[in-house]
Amino acid sequence: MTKKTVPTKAELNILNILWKVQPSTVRQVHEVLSLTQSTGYTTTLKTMQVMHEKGLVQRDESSRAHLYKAKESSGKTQNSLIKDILSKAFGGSKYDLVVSALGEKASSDEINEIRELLNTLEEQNKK
Amino acid sequence: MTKKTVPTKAELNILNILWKVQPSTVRQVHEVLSLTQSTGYTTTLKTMQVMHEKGLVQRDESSRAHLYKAKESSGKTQNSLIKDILSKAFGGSKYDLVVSALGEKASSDEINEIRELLNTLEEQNKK
DNA sequence: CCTAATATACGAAATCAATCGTAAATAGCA
DNA sequence: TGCTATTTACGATTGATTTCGTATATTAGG
Repeated sequence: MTKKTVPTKAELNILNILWKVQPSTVRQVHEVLSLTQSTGYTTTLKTMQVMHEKGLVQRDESSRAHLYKAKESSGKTQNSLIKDILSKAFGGSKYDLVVSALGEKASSDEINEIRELLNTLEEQNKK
Repeated sequence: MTKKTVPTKAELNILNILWKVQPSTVRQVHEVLSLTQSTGYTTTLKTMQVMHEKGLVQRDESSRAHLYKAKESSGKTQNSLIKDILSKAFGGSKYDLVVSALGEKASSDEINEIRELLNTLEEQNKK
């Protein structure tokens, strides 16, 4: 039974970068982070080391600059986060959550995409 | 410009109770909390005091036992939380978020509810 | 081979979240 | 009035998160 480690805020920022370009060195990740943050290099390094200890990322230490990859896919992590927020803030109601997500500002395109999603889900239910 | 204070886990637990019965005393909140937690009374008190400092709740101090009310509605808080997670974990894609929320485990009832929601949203778009 | 640049490692400080203990105030009641 | 129960206030502690400084190692270039 693997312990579900929900990534923290800082960790999620790094994961978002890794999910786009993997594997990456600390330097590469830090470059991207620097675009929106002003934290130092060693901060990024330390955070990624902690993530490694927690098992959120895996790393290849064969080169001097270690190469990092996210352990879980973006999708799986998203599922954990949604599950967490669903129970803690929406009383488990997926409907309420979707209302909140779409409420008022969903475009027609988004609405149609989700209609198709519902059709697909329904098909799966039948099987 | 009000600073958006995202409630912490413990704070969210208390808000969930307040949203059901408002206003409430610390004692009342603690009673409910005790059903699922084993934390002490002063812990609940302290948390609610902090929430007051943060502006998450307002309180009426006219009686000895202060009366607390949530400052924001459940819906508004949910919106904040979703907005937060949407940008930080889903790259802003509402579709991805809904996929994650419904993925695989949505019942037919839930699916139909959301179909109606989509219809309603589309109607609103037309106006 | 030496130096400068760049990497990781280590640990400490600062902040935040959650918990609780104790003190002080207050209200109800014998 | 005075005791007891209940309440708020205050501050300390613990643990996790975030940040950074310094030390040490390694690689590339002259």
